[in-house]
Amino acid sequence: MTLPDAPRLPERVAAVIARQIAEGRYRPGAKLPPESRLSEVFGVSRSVVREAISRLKTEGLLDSRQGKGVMVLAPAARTAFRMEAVNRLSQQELAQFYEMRSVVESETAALAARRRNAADLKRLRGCLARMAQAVEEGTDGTGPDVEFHRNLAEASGNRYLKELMEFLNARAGQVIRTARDHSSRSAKLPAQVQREHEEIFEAISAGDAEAARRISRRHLQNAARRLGISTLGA
Amino acid sequence: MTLPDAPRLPERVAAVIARQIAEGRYRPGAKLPPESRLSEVFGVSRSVVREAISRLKTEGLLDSRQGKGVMVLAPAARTAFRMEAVNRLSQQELAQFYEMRSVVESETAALAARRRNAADLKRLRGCLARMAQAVEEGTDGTGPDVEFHRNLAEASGNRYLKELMEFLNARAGQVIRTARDHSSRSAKLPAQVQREHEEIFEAISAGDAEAARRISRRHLQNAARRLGISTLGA
DNA sequence: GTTACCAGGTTGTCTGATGACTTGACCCTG
DNA sequence: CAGGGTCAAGTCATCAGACAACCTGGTAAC
Repeated sequence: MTLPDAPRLPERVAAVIARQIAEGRYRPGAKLPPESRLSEVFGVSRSVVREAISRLKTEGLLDSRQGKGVMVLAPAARTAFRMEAVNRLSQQELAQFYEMRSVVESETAALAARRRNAADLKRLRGCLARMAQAVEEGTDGTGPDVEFHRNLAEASGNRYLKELMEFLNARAGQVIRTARDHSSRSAKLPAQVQREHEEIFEAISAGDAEAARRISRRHLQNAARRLGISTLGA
Repeated sequence: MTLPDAPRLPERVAAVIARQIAEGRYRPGAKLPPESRLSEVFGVSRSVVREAISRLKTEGLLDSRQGKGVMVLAPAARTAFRMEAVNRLSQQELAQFYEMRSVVESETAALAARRRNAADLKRLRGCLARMAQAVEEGTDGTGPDVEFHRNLAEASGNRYLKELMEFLNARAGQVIRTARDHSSRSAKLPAQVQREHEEIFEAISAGDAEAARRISRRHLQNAARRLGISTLGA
């Protein structure tokens, strides 16, 4: 993967408008200047302005009506919780990210312990077996690891927690890959990680929500430590 | 606010492409057909195709390079956790949403109890005073209520939890407003809600993370019940 | 085998046009 | 006077065409 190139005009114009909204220059309910005017102001073609506005419509920041204009929407219309690319995060931000991930995952694990059924357990066991094999063979255990966490979230019976967890874990995957690229570390699954997975599974299998929560949280804290991310105080 | 009009072409084309990606028709790393081809396939102008692609670039689903083409990105590049408009959620989905909100907010409250400083407490006290006034006068307490939760999240010292909580609370605000529009309920702040806010504040002020977590969770469960949303089993 | 050049293809941006929609002003009728 | 209809101006939505900038693969020359 090469270095990312500079943002193109629509992305840049969108960023400026978004900043102006955040700064209060355009308040919710306010109308943006017409596209033709913005085209003059930014010194770009109307197509670029339209693409920028289209981007911000995706975000839920703007809405437009033919013949009427482009309106700034209330914050409640924001359609997404966003995170910037993790390779730009400071150590402090990474620690906060891991803390959030730990919160979400451990509570999801607690719910999984309460709601798991036989099929859930079977799936989780299958992931454990594949991870155990990866440990033994010293091969890449990333696939079954991701699968384990996905099935755990599935067992929580809460679709939103599942989706949030998948989003956060995909972010974490980036952190891990970046860390690997900067060291000689391989994708090999450490035996210690596998042991932690097994403990989480035992707690879930036993229907012990409190243990699942505690062990899951420790697992995430250990994961952060393994990446050289210190935990937050108090 | 009138009924939302039908999605325009760029939004519709973007949705089709996103679905095709989700279905595996275009896998991560794969190249989409050229814009000119997509223009033919969808029977729309190239501008519409470009706007659709621009939308999906905002999502982190696609990336494009001049002269090279449009690539599908790996799920890890997704930049957002999204939720559809809450007024379209079933009762089951609302219950799951409130459960997620409860998880996030109660853990944030626990962290706030551990990390709050004098300035945090002062701000929270100010919100309580304004809410108490609203209760006494029977006026709209929504503003200070939202402000209370924002300051609580700020006290957690975790920027991501704060942002996630604000996103979820803005969603919840929609649920509440929708419920009000369908009943004769006013924006008046019930005394019971205020009491719960006060209890949360006491726990945070005392630095009692466990109490803050427990009371916060109960507060959110009560909030759901007040909206007629039943809690999830086990 | 390596390097340079070129043609073809693709995205990025611009320009101009037309259609669909909104709003406000003005006029007419009851 | 109030209400309804019409029209012009303004605005977004979409289309079409053109050119610039970039990428890739093939070929020719050394």
